[in-house]
Amino acid sequence: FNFWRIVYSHGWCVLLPFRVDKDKMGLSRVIRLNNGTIVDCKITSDKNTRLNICARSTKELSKNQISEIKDQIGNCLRLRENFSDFYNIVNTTPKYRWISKAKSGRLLRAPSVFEDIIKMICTTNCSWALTEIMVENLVGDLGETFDGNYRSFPLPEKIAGKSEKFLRKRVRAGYRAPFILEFADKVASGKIDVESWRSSDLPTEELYRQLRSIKGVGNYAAGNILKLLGRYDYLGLDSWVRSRYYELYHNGRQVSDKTIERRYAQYGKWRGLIFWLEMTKHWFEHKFPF
DNA sequence: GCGTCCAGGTCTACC
DNA sequence: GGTAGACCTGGACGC
Repeated sequence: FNFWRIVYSHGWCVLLPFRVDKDKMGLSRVIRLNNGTIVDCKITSDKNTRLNICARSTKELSKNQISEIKDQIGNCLRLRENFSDFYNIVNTTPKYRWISKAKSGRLLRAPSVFEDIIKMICTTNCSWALTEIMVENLVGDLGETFDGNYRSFPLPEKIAGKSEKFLRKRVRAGYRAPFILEFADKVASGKIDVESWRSSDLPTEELYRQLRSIKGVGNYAAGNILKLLGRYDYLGLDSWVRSRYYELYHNGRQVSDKTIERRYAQYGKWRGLIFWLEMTKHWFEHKFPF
């Protein structure tokens, strides 16, 4: 893997509880362990291929807790996923060989599917700045802390316990408030088990269908949540990525979504990942947009 | 300072 | 199955 390729794989690294510490070259976040212990972790990397995790907590951590921290961080960084098949495919296309050379492909995700879905709903139909505000308010008002400083992402029951008015006015979620509330309530009450989706044997189409049944999750959100579940069959098109595609392939001229989909169909189950990496390649050569 | 537009879309009603 | 219209918010932009 390449640590910084994972950190900057998309905008999640700047959405709380994630924090990027550019000067000291690290990614930090508060995580909540199974027994409720709150830990602030800082991940750094020597030469991009070896990780160091520094965890702070109010009490001494047991061996099991240290092991759980490693698990959660490894899960976020997708360290246990096998990309050899993917790299074989990109190596057959000269213009995509840079992907395996750069060890790209691992997309940063949250410790929980719940957090990824809430955040994805917060990216819909708004600017990135507003997404940051909504997530900051959720974490700041409902997250847990051990030192009064940095906070964890709120648990489903914590969000489910708030009113629609709170989510609209305090979190600034606007019309998304009832969607967020309904989803948090379903997860908190056990009506849906989204955490099982990361290890599910269900076909991608079925997972897509289940994601679409969550109010507020449309085609764009479902396609991109699937990428964080390790399924890359959908492109997850939005206005930003469309305009980037028009710029790259059609000199800025608009084309239909079907035209975009046709170009990547040949890459089968990896098409969504190849598409995303190609659209964001310039971030690593110039400047990150977040 | 104010109005308009639109951004990393989605839902519902209606045809 | 396809599509128009409504929906929160904040920042950019024109005047």
